[in-house]
Amino acid sequence: MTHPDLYFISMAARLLDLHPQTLRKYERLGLVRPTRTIGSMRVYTEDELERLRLIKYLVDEAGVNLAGVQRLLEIAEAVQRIQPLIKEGRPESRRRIATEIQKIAEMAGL
Amino acid sequence: MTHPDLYFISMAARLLDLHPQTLRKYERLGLVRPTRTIGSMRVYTEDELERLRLIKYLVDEAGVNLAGVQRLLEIAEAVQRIQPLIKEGRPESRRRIATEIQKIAEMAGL
DNA sequence: AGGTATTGACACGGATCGTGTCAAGTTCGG
DNA sequence: CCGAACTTGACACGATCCGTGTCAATACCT
Repeated sequence: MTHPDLYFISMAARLLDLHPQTLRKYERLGLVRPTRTIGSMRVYTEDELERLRLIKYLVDEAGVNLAGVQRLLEIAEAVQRIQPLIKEGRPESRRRIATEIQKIAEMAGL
Repeated sequence: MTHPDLYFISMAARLLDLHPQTLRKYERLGLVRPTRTIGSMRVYTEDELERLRLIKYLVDEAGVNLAGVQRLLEIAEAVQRIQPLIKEGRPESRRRIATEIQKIAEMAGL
């Protein structure tokens, strides 16, 4: 009841300090997939905002272009899926794997 | 005795179909680290050429800029270090980890 | 119905990157 | 030791990418 966690494009843009046109371009390139209202207005969830914050970091701070962001985002997702799986295996190799994954995570902006 | 596997910049550039200035810029950005002769001439090994082929793919085919290439290269190295370590753990989770790593490898251009 | 916000399309500047050019230094055979 | 061929680093010129701004048309809400 407090927070709907759903924002239209102007509110999302204000929260992220991004231009609405930038958000539209990111969607057109497949970087984010906001849902739509019946009248085809974009609706951003909190998860989308988090994804956009990562994109903003990679673009503004790291200087990566959108083609690179696309790949790094997919890598970031894979890392998130892997991390809970590294609970097995012999402790030594498990640790080394976790270390390398951590390195990948950092490069992907996580 | 057959192949020295060592090339000066013009030969490396010809083999890769890249401009010598491009190779110099890549080194200045830390993407490759050719060794030097006593007279400070760049010497490229076969490994460097392979690395440069990956860079060329990411830039020309994938459209990633150099900031992105830098990160993807580091990720690619981490993937190479991880892959031999996934021989342990329960088969099921091992397989899922291998699948995700494979996905990351593809995004990194491997 | 009217005023505000969103939609998509287009165009304008700044930054990035490959390429070309240049003078100065290095290499190596004669 | 001379000189031709190559490499060195620095600079500049286009092409492309990307954020931003503008526009008319549509959607939303009171």
